[in-house]
Amino acid sequence: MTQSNYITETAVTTSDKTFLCLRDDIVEGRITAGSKLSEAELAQQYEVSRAVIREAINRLEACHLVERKAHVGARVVALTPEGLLQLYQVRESLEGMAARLAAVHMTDAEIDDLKQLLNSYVPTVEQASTYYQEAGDDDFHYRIILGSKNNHLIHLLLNDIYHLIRMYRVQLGMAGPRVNQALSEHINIVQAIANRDAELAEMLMRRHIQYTKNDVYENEFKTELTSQH
Amino acid sequence: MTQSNYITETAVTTSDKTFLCLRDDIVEGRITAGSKLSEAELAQQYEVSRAVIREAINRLEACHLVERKAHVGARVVALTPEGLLQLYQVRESLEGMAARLAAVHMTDAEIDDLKQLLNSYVPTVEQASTYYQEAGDDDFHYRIILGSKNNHLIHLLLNDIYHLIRMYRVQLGMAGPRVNQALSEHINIVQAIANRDAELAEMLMRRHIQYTKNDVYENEFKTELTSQH
DNA sequence: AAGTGCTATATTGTCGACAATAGAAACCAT
DNA sequence: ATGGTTTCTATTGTCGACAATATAGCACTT
Repeated sequence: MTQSNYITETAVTTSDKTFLCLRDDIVEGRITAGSKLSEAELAQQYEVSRAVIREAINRLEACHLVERKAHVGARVVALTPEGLLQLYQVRESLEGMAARLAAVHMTDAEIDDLKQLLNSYVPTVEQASTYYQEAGDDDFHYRIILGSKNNHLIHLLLNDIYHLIRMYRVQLGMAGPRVNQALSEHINIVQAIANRDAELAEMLMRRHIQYTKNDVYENEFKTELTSQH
Repeated sequence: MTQSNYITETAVTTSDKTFLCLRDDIVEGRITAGSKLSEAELAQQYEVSRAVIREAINRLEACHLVERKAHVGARVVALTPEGLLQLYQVRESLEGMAARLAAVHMTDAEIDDLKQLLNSYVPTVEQASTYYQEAGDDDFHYRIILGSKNNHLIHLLLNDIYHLIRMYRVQLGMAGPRVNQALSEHINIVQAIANRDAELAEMLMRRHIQYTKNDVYENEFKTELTSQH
């Protein structure tokens, strides 16, 4: 249950496929974070021409997964505590706005659907906590984002930022113990949206993401951070 | 006094130059909004190979100025009231966060600099209203954005979103009569940052952008909007 | 005349070769 | 030995040609 359920990433050209392939390899860590991407090497590895690889790398750069320097080459971005913090700040800002707009623009049917989805998790959240942590959480956030009906917002979050977040999550193996908490926060957000309370929906979403961020940091970066500052 | 003062867009390769050229031509309207971009045509027009044009178009797509469809081609984005509204929503969200972070991360020296800059406009704002409307306003927002010290935020705003906003501004000739008002709002925002009041800084910035949006709409889209809704 | 299938063409996608550049290695001078 | 300079090499940037595809126009059928 990934993004492709919502954003139909139909790969028609070989550049498309190569891009998706490379992106997954980077996000999943099969290509090490911070490592250099050699065009020639990748070309024979993926069995395509260099032009295809270049096009794919360009798109990877557009979604902030690699960085290029002229005449030098492309490197996979490095994962740093600072970068993750900044990413969550952007996410808090954008998803907060998404929740605000969703409270205005989601249809009653869409809201009911989402309510039903969350309710279906309530009895099973203890057993299926891992599932809710990953797919269920994503599902919830996707629906809010799409519910904003704001194309710029949707594009920024689902294309430019989402995969970076996923990369952090996969490679740092972040799976916090706040599944129950998260679910109840989700329920409260949806309730605010159902009440058409845009202000509250934004506030709750921002807090929800702040909690997630804090949780991530306590689990993963406590030592690094305290030693740094 | 454009972006290039802050983000050093040093064009080393011909792709870079072509990209910057094309971008300006689109933003300034020399290439009509919504029109198709023929690779062959542009290639001989800019006197470069098609590969260079393709690379440039890819980058234009990354900053949301053109849209591509496989085997069909690229079109310059269309300017719509809805699109502008959505753009301002994203901007409000991100620049609000930028102001919040700037209140935490800007140095005292940077804040003093900014204060001084604004003060220098106070006596001349009536005569030089046009200047403040364009360059001065940009200058202010740039400094806040950079003051956030959040690379993701900076990149999103200054690379992905800014040029689209500029395109709307240039082609719709938006120049509201709220120069005095804007300047005093700017001063208040900087004061909140100087007081290290992140909460207030964000709130004031968001309101400031909301006012600007409303102003734009009253001046440009009043008839279109009222007829639509 | 309207709709359908086919063909032609123009456009984009892909490829391999060549040019230009940055970084490494070797060389020289002090 | 060290600093600077030069050469060399590996990598990226650019190019023109070819392949694949979508669209428009034509022919054909009903």
